Amino acid sequence: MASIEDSVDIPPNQTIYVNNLYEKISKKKLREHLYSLFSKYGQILEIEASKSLKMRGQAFIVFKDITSASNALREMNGFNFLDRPMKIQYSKNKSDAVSKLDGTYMEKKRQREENNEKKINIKKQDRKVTGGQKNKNGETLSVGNIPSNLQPRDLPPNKTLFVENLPDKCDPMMLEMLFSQFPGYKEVHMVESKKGIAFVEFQDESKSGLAMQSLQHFKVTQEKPMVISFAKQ
DNA sequence: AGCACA
Repeated sequence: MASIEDSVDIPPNQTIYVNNLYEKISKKKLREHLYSLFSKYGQILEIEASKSLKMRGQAFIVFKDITSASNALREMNGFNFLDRPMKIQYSKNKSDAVSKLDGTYMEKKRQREENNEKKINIKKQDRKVTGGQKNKNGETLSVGNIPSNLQPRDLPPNKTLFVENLPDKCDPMMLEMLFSQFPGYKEVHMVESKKGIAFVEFQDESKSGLAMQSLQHFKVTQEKPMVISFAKQ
């Protein structure tokens, strides 16, 4: 039996999912209507609608912030639009429009999974080098003998990791592929002006700690092992 | 009813 509120278990999202919409109007018209109904709740980044078999009668309205989405949901759920009460829930997924803004956007979901598998294999090779006695050049890299520039900072556990010694070409996508394979991964932050460093957030400090141990001194490129510490504060 | 974005 359908519960009174199916939306209860979906966490707030800046995108709302609208359905039970009238299906016999053009996508363009639908988006225009929705825009005029919803723009009063805040800035709309995008309205996504499709007339495909699966997607007709539904739309995704992407707001700039969650508060706008929440107000829109509360006030407009059940609103009679073109003779039908619209049903509104938070979207189950993060919209690409917002991922693009926060730097976590990736071309394709599937591509991400494939890449993750490759990275795991690369990781296994590389980690042995750091943990063992020699690297490929025959230099000694024993654990107690790490060059000071590769020494992680000694800071108390934190759910956010501070990653440094990254190559300049390293971008958020690469880091996401690497870190998102660990449980509790949330997001990567990079600052354009500060090359070579990144912050990676996890659910809590045990999750971040695990990722740190696993990826410590992982080489994104042949000569640059990343150095991972807990972030300050 | 149906949760996408190339």
